[in-house]
Amino acid sequence: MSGIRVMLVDDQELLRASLRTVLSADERIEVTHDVANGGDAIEVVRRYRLDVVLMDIRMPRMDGVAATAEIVRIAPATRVLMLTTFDDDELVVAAIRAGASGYLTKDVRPAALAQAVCDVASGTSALAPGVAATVLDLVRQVPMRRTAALDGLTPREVEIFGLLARGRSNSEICAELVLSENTVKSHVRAVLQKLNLRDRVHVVIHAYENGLVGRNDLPD
Amino acid sequence: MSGIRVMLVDDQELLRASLRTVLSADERIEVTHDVANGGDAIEVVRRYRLDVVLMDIRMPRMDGVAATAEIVRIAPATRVLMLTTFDDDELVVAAIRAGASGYLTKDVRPAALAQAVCDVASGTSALAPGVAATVLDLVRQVPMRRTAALDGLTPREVEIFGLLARGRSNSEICAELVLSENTVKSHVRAVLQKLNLRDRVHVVIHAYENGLVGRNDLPD
DNA sequence: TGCCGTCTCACCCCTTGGGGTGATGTCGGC
DNA sequence: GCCGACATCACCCCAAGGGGTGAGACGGCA
Repeated sequence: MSGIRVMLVDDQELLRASLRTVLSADERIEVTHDVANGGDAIEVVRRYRLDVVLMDIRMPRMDGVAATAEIVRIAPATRVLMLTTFDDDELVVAAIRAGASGYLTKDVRPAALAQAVCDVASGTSALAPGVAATVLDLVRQVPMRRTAALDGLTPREVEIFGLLARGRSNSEICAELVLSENTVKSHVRAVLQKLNLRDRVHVVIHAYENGLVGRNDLPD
Repeated sequence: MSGIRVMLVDDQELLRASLRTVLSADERIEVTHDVANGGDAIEVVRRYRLDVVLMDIRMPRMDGVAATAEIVRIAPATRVLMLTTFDDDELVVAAIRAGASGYLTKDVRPAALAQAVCDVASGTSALAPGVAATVLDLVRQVPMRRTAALDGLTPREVEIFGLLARGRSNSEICAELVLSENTVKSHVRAVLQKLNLRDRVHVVIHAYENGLVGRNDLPD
């Protein structure tokens, strides 16, 4: 059989299991992998050809947006479809800017989910009700729309933001990302300026208040 | 048939659908209702006899803890089993104090979930791995244990903690509390030591992770 | 009475962090 | 080809923060 090859990425095993059931009921779809975090997802993408990655945004280890950016970089033919609890504007924009082909919320009907997987596999887009497909290109093309929470940050800065939000010090960041401390400080300064935050303490507050990190995104 | 009558309460339709599938596979269980929020759940409990309510904690309209309290009040025979993404201490305690008979996280295995439903229906308890059933009574009986997150702090230090969690600098704190900067630094140091936190950034993280401040406890 | 905990404050240290400026190299678009 | 965005790094400055020590005032309690 040559169905659409799909990988599930979600930290909830129960949800992965049920998604597998739901999607496997559609004979066009073949769920070939499921993993619990972004890091594992990237490993799979490196090794296997996939058509669609169904990805949660909120995950431990590596969040969905960063994972999406990495996946579209190393496997441009693979479509990433976000599936998440939140329809938060900033996350939608962040995910789409990272290269996601669609964005569904978890209250989607099972049948609609399967259809959406087929849609993105065929190169079209899938968005939760109300949002038009044209929005995708618009968001990608418009050079600078201020959508507040993370918008305006470069991918690297988003990465830095994530580490700041988890309480990392500059030296820890420069170790984790293999950068010089001066570089880290440059990025941190850019993040503070662009988000109009006073210091890294307020970065953490901003992150939690906007749901950009959640419980269980524990520092270690 | 006279299976265990179960209602599902979760705002994610997809999860409800899959839970229904998973649970219906067990012939001891009969899923008789599913609703999207606590308010609707209470309406159902008023009208029908139920054995087990499988309840998410995070929901719009009426949260799971409040709904649980109301359900055990109006239908003491009905067992409430929390099913949630978080295994956060405060939420566990809150749910159990509200009268929940069990607390599972969503990474539970499908088979274990079905078994847990049967367990609570028969009057026993179900807790996520590692937590003993005896904890339930203990938690309910102990009058008021400061849930460790702020344990050991003096009143003044708790006050300082609150300001730290909202992103205040030392100078702002000394202005707000009319103290010398040296005093503020002493208190801050005490807070960091007692909670075993590295710096004020981690104080903010600690506060959010333990639900000591929430959304909308905005800095200003 | 003396002891202890708490709150207050002072002085010292030095690392960390925020802010400014500027210089590379690379990449993609016009 | 040029230009802008991005990422990288280097220097500078200095305020803010974390850490140690010690000490005076006040209250409760044995």
